[in-house]
Amino acid sequence: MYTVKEVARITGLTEHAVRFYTDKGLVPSVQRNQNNFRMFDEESINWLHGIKCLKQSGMPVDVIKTYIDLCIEGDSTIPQRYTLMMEHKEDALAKLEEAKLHVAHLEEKTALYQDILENRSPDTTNPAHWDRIQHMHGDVFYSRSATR
Amino acid sequence: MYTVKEVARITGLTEHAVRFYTDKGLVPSVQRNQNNFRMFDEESINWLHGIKCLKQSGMPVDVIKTYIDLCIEGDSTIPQRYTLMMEHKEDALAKLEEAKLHVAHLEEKTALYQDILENRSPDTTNPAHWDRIQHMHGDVFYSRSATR
DNA sequence: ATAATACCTTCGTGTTACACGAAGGCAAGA
DNA sequence: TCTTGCCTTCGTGTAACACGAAGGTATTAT
Repeated sequence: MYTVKEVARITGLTEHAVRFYTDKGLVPSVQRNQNNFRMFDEESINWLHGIKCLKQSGMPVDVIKTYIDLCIEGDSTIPQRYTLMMEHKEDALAKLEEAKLHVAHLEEKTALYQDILENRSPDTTNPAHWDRIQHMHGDVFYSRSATR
Repeated sequence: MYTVKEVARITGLTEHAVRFYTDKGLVPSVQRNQNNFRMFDEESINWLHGIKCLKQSGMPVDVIKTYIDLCIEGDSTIPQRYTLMMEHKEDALAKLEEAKLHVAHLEEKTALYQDILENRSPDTTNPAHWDRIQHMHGDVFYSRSATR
């Protein structure tokens, strides 16, 4: 039997997180002793490892809760778990695309700043640069600051 | 001069977001009329477009606030803005890597579920499958549900 | 004149996943 | 006995709004 501090060390979670997951009902096998202390056995630790693993895939806690409840129900829920996991994968892919867009945006912004700093600001009369200029017009923070 | 509703339509932001940004001080040129209504001019709308653009790069609001304050200070702050943008780009790249990891995790999980559903669960005695099995052992939610 | 409408305002709460500190209980060692 | 070290619950703060409540104001219709 382990205390909060011990499972925190074992699982690599913080004590706060361990209490949080416990109170959310994500750790089915956790119990209390006479002093109302949370007591964890090996099974609890397995669950916590699993929770950590799912968190690493970006799954929100309430979905993890749903997933765990399905696990407890038994093998009959495997198709539902698969569906849930596929849906979550779609979410993750959408976020990945978003992150790519963010980086692409920032590549352009930083490139424009480099041009200014090295006195190589793009030639607005040269059509070869128009797509960068289009971007500038959409980006108030570049054109305003550079022209004022 | 535009009302909240109008700029919301023009910028594509929600009315809530417009009020939120205004109250956070992100829109320097916004003013109030006799009825204490927020009144926006073309310049306000430009700022809001710029805010939207920065949001699309995933920049948090307090950083946008810092950035705008630097813009108002003038061209002398261009190097600081560049630094800020570069730091934000590093954040965005870190998040991109994280998103890739999430997707990779989920590719494996969903693949394992497909194996179960099609009665093709990996052969635990074949060393060729050991890296998948290692992953299974790390994933309580797979091994527990599949073995119980 | 009055009532309906269409705006606007400022609260205040809920969301996610904890972090952090406060105030207090319990058991063991110096 | 007092300190140490563990635990408990409770309450606040974070980010970026969403949403609703309660109320003010201006225009329009009857």
